[in-house]
Amino acid sequence: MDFIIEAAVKAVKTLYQTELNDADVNLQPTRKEFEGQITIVTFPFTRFSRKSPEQTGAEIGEVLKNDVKEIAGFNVIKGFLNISLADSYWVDKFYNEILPDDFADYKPNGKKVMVEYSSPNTNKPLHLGHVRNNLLGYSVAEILKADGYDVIKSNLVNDRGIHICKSMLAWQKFGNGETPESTGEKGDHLVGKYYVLFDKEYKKQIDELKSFGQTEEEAKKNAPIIKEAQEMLQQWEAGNEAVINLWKTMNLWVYDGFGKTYEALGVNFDKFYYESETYLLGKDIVEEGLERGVFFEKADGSVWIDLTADGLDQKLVRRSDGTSVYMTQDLGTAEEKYKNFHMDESIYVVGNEQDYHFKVLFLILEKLGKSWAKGLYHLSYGMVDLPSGKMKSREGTVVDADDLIAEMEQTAKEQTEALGKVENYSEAEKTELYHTIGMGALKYFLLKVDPKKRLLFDPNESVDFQGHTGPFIQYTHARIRSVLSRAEGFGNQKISIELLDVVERDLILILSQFPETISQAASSHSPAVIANYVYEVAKAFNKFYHEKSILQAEDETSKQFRLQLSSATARVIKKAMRLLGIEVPERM
RNA sequence: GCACUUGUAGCUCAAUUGGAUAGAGCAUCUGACUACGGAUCAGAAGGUUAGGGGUUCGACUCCCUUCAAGUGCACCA
Repeated sequence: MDFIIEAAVKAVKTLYQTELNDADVNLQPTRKEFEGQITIVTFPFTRFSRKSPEQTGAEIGEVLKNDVKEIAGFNVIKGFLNISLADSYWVDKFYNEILPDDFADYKPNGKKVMVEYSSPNTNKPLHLGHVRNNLLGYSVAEILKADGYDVIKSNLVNDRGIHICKSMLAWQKFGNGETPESTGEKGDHLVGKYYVLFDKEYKKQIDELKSFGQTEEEAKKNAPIIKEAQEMLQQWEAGNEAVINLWKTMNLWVYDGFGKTYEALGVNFDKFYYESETYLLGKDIVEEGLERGVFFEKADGSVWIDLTADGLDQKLVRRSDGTSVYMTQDLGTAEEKYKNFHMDESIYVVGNEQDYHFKVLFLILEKLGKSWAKGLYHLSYGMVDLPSGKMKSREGTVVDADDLIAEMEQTAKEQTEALGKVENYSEAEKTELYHTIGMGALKYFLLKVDPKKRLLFDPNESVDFQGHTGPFIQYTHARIRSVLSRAEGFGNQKISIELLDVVERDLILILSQFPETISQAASSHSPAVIANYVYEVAKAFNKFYHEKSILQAEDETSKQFRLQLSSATARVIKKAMRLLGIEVPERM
């Protein structure tokens, strides 16, 4: 639409002798109830024209109509200049841009971006909160890729610390040598079971100590089992062979389990970082900060940064005993990542409870003069709530990721069978289809919502398959493919079409917005933009489909054109859904 | 207490980043091809955009304030 902006700038110049920037021209799609496809808001121009918005709009419209051959007409309503582009413009656009295979393919922009997501703890299985994180991270990575970035997906695994020792210790005490092989249990679930067991025992001991007169605080510190866990952590840090071996074994169980969940979710990673390898990083940065005077040392030897001038607090970066804290690690890891990949941007997909942490982290790196600090971005998302309240993995009130996936597949199966659509499917095809539909429903449900908003998930009200849902869009695709497969053969060759029906033009119009939608989703880091867009595409197609016959079109020309239009629509749907990590079936 | 985030139809979400009469889906009610696939389409009803003030041609959007919900304010990660 650049040519309209250009023409508008020119028109204002000739009419009112005022030089505008392209950005001063406010273009927006015309509302459905009015004639036209593109609208210019004329209010900003009235101070140059010194005329009413209506008059200004009419004058500019007149000039545009004469100057730009694609403009077929215009009308002005309350200061909004609605422009109608000629059908020939839309037909050309369709054949020149939308129908070719490379539609919405961005050229590489030469920039590199890292998307870090998932970041699980190795002491328990993944739950619904992780699912949101994984789907978001994967989708944002795909969107950036589509926008022309070179993308590195990374996963920083939290594989060390006291919480890991808890499951290890509980397994040692109560496990009787159980393994995933001996129990048939998924590795991450087995380990998670012992994490819960630890907590149970810990609580028991606390209650016991309290009954002997200790305060809650004392009891929490003095419970034998927590002391043992702390000892185990020290042994781990000292490199005690037995502890390390146990740690390695149990982590392998967990990774095996995670691998299966990741596969079911359809997410993947290019680079794994492990906290056991990065937790000592950042010490150099502390020294560097001290030298540069960015950090300061207190009398007890602890090192801090003072961010009060920026409206934040003082933040500790090294303990008085010389050891690192979480922030130190993250400073070091950020630098390590940059050294590894020299990316222009780095996105952290982490829940919004860490907003403050990342604000501080980025600010410190900026103050340290890291050139790459301005490319850091915290993609913060709201937590997933259950009707009963917050999920607590220690208390077992979680929606487990694997259970959820299985339930979605089951629901997809029931729905599909009830509709009687799979008579001639093989078992393998059925399994695949149910997975595709179930995951489509789940992913769409989670991704259509703006990431920063909290999400309420009611497990009893299973995810819908009708209306604004993944399966609705999948169904639209399958139906198009079905029609196309009945058609005898048609190509991409241009057919001369003079007039478009409204539903056809509306469909072309919305398809044409795909590239800019990708850019918008990329710059706002929001899969929801894509999700809402592809829904509009599906709706526009369904409307077209109901009003116009494709295979029984009035004449051969219309038939060919509609087949091409349907084919282009199917490709946009497929591509857009792919950006959300959702597959679309050929039939369902 | 301080800071950050959120608040839109009964429910779940939109609103082109300051633009027109705030739009969809679910649920409710009414309709629609001899099925190019009805997981569809058309329509009805449903709103003081949490409340109040301000800024301007124009506010769900920006500012102030009150209220509600959530999160964060460790020499934990």
